[in-house]
Amino acid sequence: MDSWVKKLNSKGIRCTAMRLAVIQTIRKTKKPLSPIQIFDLTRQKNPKLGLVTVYRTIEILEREGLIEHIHHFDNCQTVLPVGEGHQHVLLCIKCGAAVHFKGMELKNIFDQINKETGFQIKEHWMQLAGLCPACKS
Amino acid sequence: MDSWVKKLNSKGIRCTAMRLAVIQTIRKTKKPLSPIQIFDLTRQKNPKLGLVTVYRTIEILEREGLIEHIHHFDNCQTVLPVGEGHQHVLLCIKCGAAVHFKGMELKNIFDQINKETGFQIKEHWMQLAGLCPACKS
DNA sequence: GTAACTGCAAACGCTTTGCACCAAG
DNA sequence: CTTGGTGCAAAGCGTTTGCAGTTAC
Repeated sequence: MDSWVKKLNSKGIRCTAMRLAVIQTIRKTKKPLSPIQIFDLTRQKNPKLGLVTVYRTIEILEREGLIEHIHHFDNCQTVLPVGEGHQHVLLCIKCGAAVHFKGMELKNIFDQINKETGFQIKEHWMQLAGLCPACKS
Repeated sequence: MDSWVKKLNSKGIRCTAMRLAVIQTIRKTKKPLSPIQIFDLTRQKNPKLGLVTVYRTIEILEREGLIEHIHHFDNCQTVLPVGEGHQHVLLCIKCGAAVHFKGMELKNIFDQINKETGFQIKEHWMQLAGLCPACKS
């Protein structure tokens, strides 16, 4: 939590009680959350929170590279804290849990694609879904 | 084009002039299109087309597996005809062109992830972006 | 002739903006 | 005390729905 506050403060962004509550909801929940989910969860302890503050906090956190949007078929508005370094996201299709895993070696694949299609790959985005260890059994 | 009409007719879905015009726009344009882009492009030749028809046609085509949504950062509403079999999408970050390429062998990677994380991968979704051969030079 | 399709207008839900008040540094 | 943050209400925007008229098969 400290590192987030420090980073935000260094940009002149203040960490108010409401903003901290929103951040805590995002960080402690282990699955991607939509704005309205963050709103409902945070309001359980902070009934005065407004939905607008959630939107504005999401905007700031994403701009500062602390959270990222997760895209899953028709559901593209949920956010998740980013992983350390470049990582890919792994979602459980049963319980919704999300974990990051270290980016595998994809460079060979990109070289192969370059040979086949002539495309020079600049960005890649991979997301996997399946059953987490708990839901598998 | 015939195969699309045949598939739709077999489901009791009619191919009207407006619907065919929308389908043609989607098929002949080589990049992902948003509903409003499809609307504008199709209306150049069919000024009576309504935006609602575009939305309803997109819904049908996606349900029948003929088109798919492309997700690209904040831009998740564009559609593209699907590739043959399981393919991944390659987008040009300069001209917007989209091409499909045959899914590479990812099974080894998934086995490795399973060992590391305990996740059993059921779905994967990968999208790449870069410079197409024309835009590279 | 029946069932599907059409465009229009209205409704809907999510997101953003304007504003007066408040609070962090 | 200055600047950024807050909630509320309203506006904005993309998408969906209701409906009466139309068209494919």
